[in-house]
Amino acid sequence: MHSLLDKKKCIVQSALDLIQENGFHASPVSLVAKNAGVAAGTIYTYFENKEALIIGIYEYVVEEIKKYVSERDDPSLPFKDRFYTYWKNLTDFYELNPSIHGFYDQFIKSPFNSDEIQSKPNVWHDFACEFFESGIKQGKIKALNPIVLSILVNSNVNSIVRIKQNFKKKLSQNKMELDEISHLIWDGIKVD
Amino acid sequence: MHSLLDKKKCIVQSALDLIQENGFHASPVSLVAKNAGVAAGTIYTYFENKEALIIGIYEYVVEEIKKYVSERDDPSLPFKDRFYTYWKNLTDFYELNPSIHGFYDQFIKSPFNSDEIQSKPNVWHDFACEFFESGIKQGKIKALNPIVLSILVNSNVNSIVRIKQNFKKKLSQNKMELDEISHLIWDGIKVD
DNA sequence: ATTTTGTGATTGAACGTTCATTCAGTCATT
DNA sequence: AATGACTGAATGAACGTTCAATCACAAAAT
Repeated sequence: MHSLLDKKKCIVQSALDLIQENGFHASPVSLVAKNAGVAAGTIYTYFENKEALIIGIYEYVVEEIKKYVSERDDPSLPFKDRFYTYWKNLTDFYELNPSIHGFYDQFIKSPFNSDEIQSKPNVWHDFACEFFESGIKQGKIKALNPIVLSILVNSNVNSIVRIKQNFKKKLSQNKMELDEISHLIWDGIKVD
Repeated sequence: MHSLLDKKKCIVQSALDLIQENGFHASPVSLVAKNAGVAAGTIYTYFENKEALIIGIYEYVVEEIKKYVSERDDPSLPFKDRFYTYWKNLTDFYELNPSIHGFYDQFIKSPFNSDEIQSKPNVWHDFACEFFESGIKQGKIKALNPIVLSILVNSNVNSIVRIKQNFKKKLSQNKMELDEISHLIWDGIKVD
């Protein structure tokens, strides 16, 4: 009962790494199996087919992001502090888990992310919406649509993490400039 | 000499449409050829292989974006006006050319977008950098790294266009909120 | 305590399909 | 007659998926 979940997690982790590195096309099931230390057929005891595997990874990834950010959110703090903590934690999480960041970016824009998937409940999406909704209710941020707010903030964090990775070697003094962007966004959405 | 370029453009356009709809994997060369009204083999007179085709599309797309935005830029106007015009034109272009928007989004995060491609000169990227550099030189915006500025602005426009498409039917009053975001960014980068 | 039986995961070779790519032959233009 | 684009059937490699056989292990029977 225990090793079964471990094996499933191994498969997901192996696929995550490969997809981040090579993309969906260049990540054959046979390689995913090899890297996970199982036979190709074994994957089909856990997932109906390759598409189900990819969607399973997405669900896992969404769960992990939500867990990391929500565990570190303290609703009793002032909303401004919570916003900066949210921003920092999401950034940290992506930097600690580059394969998740890479996968998520690819998945979101891919045809795997169908209307059906998008309309399913999504713990991370829901958490982010409620987070911004609570800021609106407290009168701390403008009454924008929380869905729009969450997409805006999340995609900016996403972009910044990607920029940091690309320029890691070339320009080190950018770090400060990039952290400025969180202030820029906060100033834009806060109620004066 | 004329119909040759037309045929190449047909192939690129056909691939663009298919990739936006189905992604790289589900866009076989045979289908691209069929939609372009040529035989499969013909594609190989214009492109060495499928990867070269995809990179060729990227180069075409980058050229088109640059053309649209730069043609509508008037350097003699105040920089604030130029900024809003840039924002609007990029948004308009993506909305007028959804297949380019979809392709660009997918390509940027894909393994096709190698370090080699990223380090090659890129007319659109260069234009955007020079655009923000001129704002800095005029003392109208903060002296942030122009590369960072252009990625920030472009990825926000990208996100907003995607949000608009997703919510086109569900929420029509979002339009106003989304247009607010350009002011938010401008307020963040302008020099007071 | 030992053997037998049953259950369900695991394996990896084999299968059928799909796809990128080739190329001998055809067509169009000069 | 010559050149070069164009065709599309043919090729072979790669891939997702299947399945008969094997294995691991626990419950039941002796």
